[in-house]
Amino acid sequence: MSETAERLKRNNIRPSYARIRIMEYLMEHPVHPTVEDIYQNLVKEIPTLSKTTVYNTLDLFVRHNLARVVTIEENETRYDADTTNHGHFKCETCGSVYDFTINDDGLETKGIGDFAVTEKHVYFKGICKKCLYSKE
Amino acid sequence: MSETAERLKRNNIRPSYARIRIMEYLMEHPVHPTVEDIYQNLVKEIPTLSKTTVYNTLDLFVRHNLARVVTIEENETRYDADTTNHGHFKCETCGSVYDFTINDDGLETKGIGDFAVTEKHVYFKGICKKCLYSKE
DNA sequence: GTACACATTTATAATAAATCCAAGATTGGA
DNA sequence: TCCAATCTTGGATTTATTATAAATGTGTAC
Ligand SMILES: [Mn+2]
Ligand SMILES: [Mn+2]
Ligand SMILES: [Zn+2]
Ligand SMILES: [Zn+2]
Repeated sequence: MSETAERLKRNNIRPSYARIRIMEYLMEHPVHPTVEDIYQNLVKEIPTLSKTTVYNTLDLFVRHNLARVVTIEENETRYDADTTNHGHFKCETCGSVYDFTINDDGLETKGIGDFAVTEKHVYFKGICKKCLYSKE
Repeated sequence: MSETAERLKRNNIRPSYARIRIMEYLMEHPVHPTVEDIYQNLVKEIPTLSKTTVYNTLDLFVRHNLARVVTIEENETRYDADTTNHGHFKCETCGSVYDFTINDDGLETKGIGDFAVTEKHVYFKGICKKCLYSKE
């Protein structure tokens, strides 16, 4: 049984072929793909795959903390197999989404003192190095 | 001429009635409303209002920096007349979106050293004070 | 005040993403 | 092997957003 299958099992997820391949795709393509990306690429090798399965499976992973939803642009839900705390940078020129490490120890937050925080999301927008240098 | 009309003018936006009322709605309801919220409430007093106008007007405001898009949940684009740098907290129990002040001086970011950052977004999720206390 | 060019708003249709659903296929355990 | 539970599928549906073109409103020159 594959590494990925084992991991799914350990997380109480029945390791069906679709689930294994979707998880592998997520891990092998850490570019924060959309449902559409994942579907279009996997349907080549799994012709019977349906988009609903991709939605359901990603949902399942998120509920089991094996993946995260990355919401940056409206109407562009992306997924990330890296569930550790990190930030995202979206280049408005080339559209790439980069990861960056954050240390929020120094982040002061006034106004939500007694709130229970379960998720922290940080994303920046701008122009990436590559696009900056290739300009004019 | 109203305060709001003046402000729109100063920003090179012709102060039509729809635009004035949409801006006023945004400022009087700092709860990060959606297009739907705004439309449903304003159509009561402006029966001819169309949703397209709400979309277009908000877009215009964002382009002129009089409003911001707040993207937290997928498929739930919210708008904010407060364009200063601040964070958002969404309560997963009651759905409210709170503001909080952030001081990101202390936020270390490794990995995007040479990138040009134009926008910074921070949002947390969890359970708000009110919901925490009213529980069981 | 009228005419006209231009800006704004509207109704409607087109797209596209996400969700729902019911039926069929697959699975693990008795 | 058989069955009940779980998964997957295709298609229909819903919902959000954008596009288009016609209608309406506005400011200004005459
Ligand atoms: Mn990431
Ligand atoms: Mn806000
Ligand atoms: Zn770039
Ligand atoms: Zn709450």
